[in-house]
Amino acid sequence: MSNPLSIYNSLSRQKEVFEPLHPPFAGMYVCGPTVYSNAHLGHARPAITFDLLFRYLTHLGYQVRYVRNITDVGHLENDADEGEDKIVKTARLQNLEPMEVVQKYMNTFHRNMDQLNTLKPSIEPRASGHIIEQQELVRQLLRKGFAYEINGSVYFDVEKYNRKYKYGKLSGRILEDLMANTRELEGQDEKRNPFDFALWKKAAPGHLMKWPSDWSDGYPGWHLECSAMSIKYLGEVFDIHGGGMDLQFPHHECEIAQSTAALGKESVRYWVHNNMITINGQKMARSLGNFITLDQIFRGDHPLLEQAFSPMTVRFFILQAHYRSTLDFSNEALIAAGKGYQRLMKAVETLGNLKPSAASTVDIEDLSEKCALAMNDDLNTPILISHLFDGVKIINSVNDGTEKIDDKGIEALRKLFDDYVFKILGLRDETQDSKTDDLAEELMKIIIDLRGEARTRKDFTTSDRIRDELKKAGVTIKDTKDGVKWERG
RNA sequence: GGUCGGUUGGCCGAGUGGCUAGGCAUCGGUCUGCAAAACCGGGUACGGCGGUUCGAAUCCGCCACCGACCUCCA
Repeated sequence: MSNPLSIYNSLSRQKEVFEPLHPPFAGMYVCGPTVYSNAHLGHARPAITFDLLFRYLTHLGYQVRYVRNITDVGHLENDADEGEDKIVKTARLQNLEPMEVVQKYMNTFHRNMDQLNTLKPSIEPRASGHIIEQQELVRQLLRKGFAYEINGSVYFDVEKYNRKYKYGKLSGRILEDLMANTRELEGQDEKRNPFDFALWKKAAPGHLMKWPSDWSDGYPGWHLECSAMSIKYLGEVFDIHGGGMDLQFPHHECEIAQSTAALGKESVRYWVHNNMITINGQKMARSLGNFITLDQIFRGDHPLLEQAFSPMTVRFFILQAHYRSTLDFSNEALIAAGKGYQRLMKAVETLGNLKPSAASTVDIEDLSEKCALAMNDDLNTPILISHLFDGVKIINSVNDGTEKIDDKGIEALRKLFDDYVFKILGLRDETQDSKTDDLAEELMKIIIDLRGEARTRKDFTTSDRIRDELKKAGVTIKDTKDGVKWERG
């Protein structure tokens, strides 16, 4: 690794060289979804961003343990006692068991993630399966005096924590400012301070998801599962914690407070946050109601969609922006991404058939170095992709005969594309999916032969009619110097 | 109101002091019976106003606009 990977650490607000605690191992924890409704485009961003990081760390030779949780306990609807657990709420609305809701949307999430070609995490722990660990963490915090129990609920004492450690370091918040700005909530007198947060909540009568504990029949607080499960599977101190920028405060800030208070030390070494996908300049979120689910995108089944977009188009679209920038959704942008992706895939196909020359006029080694530099610079995939398109130009030029490449060059170029396009960017050639149809192949051969005969007769009326009709049916004919080719679309 | 980030060509989106980002769209050319694809070439840009500098999209200041977080959120 001549030039090391640098990654932006939200904690220090700068790029830092990535050096894992225990090389060659690297640990990464990423906040997964709360499964109470269908995954939308916004969920694709962290999934793909951290899939990219997972893939790249693996490519660099690290043995990565990638933990991504499933939140299946639900959070309160709002910061009031009468707030309702979102999973419970959905369960009641759909007349389902809470765990039925969880299962249903978890299944959809997994299917969508497979469609987007994200690798499965090494461990995918569920909050409901780690109630004991969470309770143990609560006890630890009580023992150390950073938590207090009242009416069967346990809260984290932020003010006390702030006196010993500094609360707000990740999000740049200052406790005094928070105190000044937090509005008073009626009937919220359980907490000593409004910014204290629940570690354990006593369940209201009739509440469906609850577990026995030292304090009450209840359920764990909003931020506890990530602390408990990351410590369990990655250790008290681990390398990377990822998630969406919107989780920075309060979720990750509270995680830091809990873990630090319980362990007496910082747990996370690199905090990595992806930015949001916006729509008309505004964050796409379930709570804002401006979201498009992944299934809707794949099917083209949403009023804002002019057409369907394939999973790889979505993946490419996301990778064409840097993960820390906002990315604005529009049909135009998706269409452009889809075409760019197609062009990349066609070049990969061409690369497979390239003929070597004795000498080479192109420099693959230089290209390869540029690609590595781009990735090492905080996973700069837009730059990487721009270099890959330089590769596309090389491939097509060699194919056209305007450039030449030798055996070694072809081998290097194939390795480069295999590594970066497929292994690291995690793209899949879905243009091949439709070409495995034997019957279509046979039929097309017959049609192309007939059209060829017409062309030999110079009967262009007939040959053009065949081409036009096929175009209408979604098949494009191309008369190349290597013979007639066809493709869908 | 507080904290943080952004404003780049027709669209998306990189870049951080001088050196073509890239994709899509568009225009011209080559190739082709014509297309398509590919290749070659062209045009269009850095929110506004000042300042620093030999030189700024890039640094500094002010202003305008947009957004994120401050309540669950990827």
